[in-house]
Amino acid sequence: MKLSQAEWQIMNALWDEHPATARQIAARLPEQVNWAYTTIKTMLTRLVEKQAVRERKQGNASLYDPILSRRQARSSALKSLVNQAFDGAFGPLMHFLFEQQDLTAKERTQIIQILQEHNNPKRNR
Amino acid sequence: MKLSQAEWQIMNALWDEHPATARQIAARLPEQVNWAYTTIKTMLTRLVEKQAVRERKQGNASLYDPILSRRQARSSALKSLVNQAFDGAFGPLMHFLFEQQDLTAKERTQIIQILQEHNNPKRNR
DNA sequence: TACATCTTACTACATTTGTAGAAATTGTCA
DNA sequence: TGACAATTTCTACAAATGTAGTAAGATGTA
Repeated sequence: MKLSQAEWQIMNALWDEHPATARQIAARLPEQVNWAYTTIKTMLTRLVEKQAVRERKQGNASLYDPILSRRQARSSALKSLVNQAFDGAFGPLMHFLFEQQDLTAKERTQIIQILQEHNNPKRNR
Repeated sequence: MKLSQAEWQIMNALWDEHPATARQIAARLPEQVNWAYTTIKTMLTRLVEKQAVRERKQGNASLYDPILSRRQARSSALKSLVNQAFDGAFGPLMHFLFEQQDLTAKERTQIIQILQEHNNPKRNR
């Protein structure tokens, strides 16, 4: 399942807490995203058509739940990036991450830290 | 600079070796990509307009060179993925990479290996 | 009950993307 | 020099995407 940028915004809001009404989703979008309410509804309708989201009527209004999980969406976005831009393998992606000159120090630290977390168990066992 | 999927195909072929003619690029595209020659030309024209590629006439034909570097393109694609899908931080991306259940053993090994490469210098110094 | 609201359902429209054909131009070889 | 072949230029067009307006139905409320 491929989500567009705008769809990611909606899904991110929905994953954070659901079910949610369109109104609630609107409230959770990042500041910069200043969509008309009907824009959000349009996106939701399209997501329902794509079966990324389930809609159920609650009185006159609708409640939405994700069908597509964040994990699934992340996984396919990542795979598609890797295929498109990193020769289809995670290796080149990892290399790239490490060679990145324009990572901030903070990002760098973050990464190293995670690596250690995930690396240490191996050595400690 | 944001490249579309099709544009990545062209750019990948061009980065591999340049300058290149449209014909050469065509020859380097992956098997599955079976575009008409004019499709490739259209993409190239658009990439020139976007200033991702430079075109120079060599007799009747054109030679193309990338202006946008692979590194730059990768960097912005990665950043945009991270923003869109990983809360804007590399940390969550790294975590995700490690928790991924559906990585193949090979991919897993690849990653660990890279990590070690980049981790060891720190300890060995 | 009659209005002010909210929500949905439909429609709209510009831009970007994927894909390519047709026509014009240029180079080439017999 | 004429016929072909290769290349470029233009034009086209459908699908996807971003963004939103309008009409009509449901609801709360004075």
